[in-house]
Amino acid sequence: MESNNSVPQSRIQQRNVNIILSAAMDVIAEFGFHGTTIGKVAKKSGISRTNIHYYYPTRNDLIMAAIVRVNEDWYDAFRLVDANGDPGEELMKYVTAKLKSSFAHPRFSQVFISEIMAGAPLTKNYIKNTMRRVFRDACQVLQKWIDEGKIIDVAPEHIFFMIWAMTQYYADHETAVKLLLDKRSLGDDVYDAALETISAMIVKGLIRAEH
Amino acid sequence: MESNNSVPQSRIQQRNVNIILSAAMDVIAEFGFHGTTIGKVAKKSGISRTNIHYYYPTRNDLIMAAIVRVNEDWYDAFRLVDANGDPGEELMKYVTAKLKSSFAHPRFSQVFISEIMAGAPLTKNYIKNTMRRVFRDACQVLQKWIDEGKIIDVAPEHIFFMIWAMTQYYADHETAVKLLLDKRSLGDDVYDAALETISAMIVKGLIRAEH
DNA sequence: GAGAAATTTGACACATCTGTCAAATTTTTT
DNA sequence: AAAAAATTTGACAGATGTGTCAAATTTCTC
Repeated sequence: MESNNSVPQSRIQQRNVNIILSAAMDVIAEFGFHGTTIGKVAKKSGISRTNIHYYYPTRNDLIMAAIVRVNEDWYDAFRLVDANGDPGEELMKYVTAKLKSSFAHPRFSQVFISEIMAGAPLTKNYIKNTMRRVFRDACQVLQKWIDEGKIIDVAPEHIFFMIWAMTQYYADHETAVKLLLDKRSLGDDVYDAALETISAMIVKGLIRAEH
Repeated sequence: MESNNSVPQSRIQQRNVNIILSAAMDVIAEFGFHGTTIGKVAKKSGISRTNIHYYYPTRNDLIMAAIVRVNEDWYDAFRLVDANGDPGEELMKYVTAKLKSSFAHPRFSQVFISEIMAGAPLTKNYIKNTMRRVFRDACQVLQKWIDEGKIIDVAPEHIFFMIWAMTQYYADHETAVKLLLDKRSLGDDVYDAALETISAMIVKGLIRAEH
């Protein structure tokens, strides 16, 4: 998946790749997969279009590199769930991390869904293989809790889907949320209300009371 | 918002507008707001590009018309919630309708989110005015239930957000869900598992037990 | 079925985007 | 500071997309 196989990068290369990818994520988040052009990334990053071609020969190379970054982030979040911890606490830890990320870095979620909605043309194989493996491992953890009677017996896959749905909603539907709540930006007050609603659904909805 | 002010349409006009808008929704759902071109709609609908211009002078006019259709559908769903009914039943009725729509007509949800993610360039005013008013009325219904102690006391706005998040997830993230579950299409089995998970969260998470 | 109105088409001008290339410039190495 | 390597630029060809227009065709009206 990664194109540069641990080739040591020069100072300039490192700096420019960072600038370019950050700009690319902004553009993808704003204009979507198909609306992203090298010209827009050039303008946003301050690096000339032809120079971007120097680092990323084709448009797809550029978009792919940006998406890889997002996927790595998504992937890392799974490590947060500890099978031996308390289900309620562990799930809330995970939900909180996801929700925080949605409010602080909505771009990540937006880039991810842009590619998914386009049919995952670039990362289909990565999702089918790498991601699915990690996903199944995480589902095993939930299944263990179900077997132990600690959480209710519903398909673990869908528990994750719903957690992602609820937490990523505020990033992906940022515009609609702002317009409906009549807010210029999504601040702490919105975050708090969101977390309260989600935690009620997760904790009261999924966790079995001890007895 | 609507461009044709109740002008009676000819037989051909009616037929072609339907064909064009249906194709446009397919294309927007697949390629997103910025990836939609009149050429693609022409190919999909079998109506020549220039002829589409005859019905919709500009690209924006066409996209706008498609989005208006989706918004009307979204708008209509609110009528399902009856303030005098039982909260658990009413919410499940609404959730079930939304989820069914997500599985049967994912395009609607996909077109909607495409425009939202692009920053709602075409429907910002419609959302700010018409939609917001309807949204607030619906929130009033939830607030009444909260005041009556029938559902838990969290911000009604976010309850709706979470319902939309959970039900629309299966349409908007269709590709990811399919890949992670290793399924060719989302059939009744997936629908059933999704509904079970969502209803657990809604009913057990939000509804107060009677006593 | 003739004339009027509505619909459909093909050719065109203009704009934007991609990717290539050789030349110019800057940075690093010796 | 000279030579080598890395980086940056501008000019270009080819592809795709938008919207306009007049002319051709089809459908409707009487």
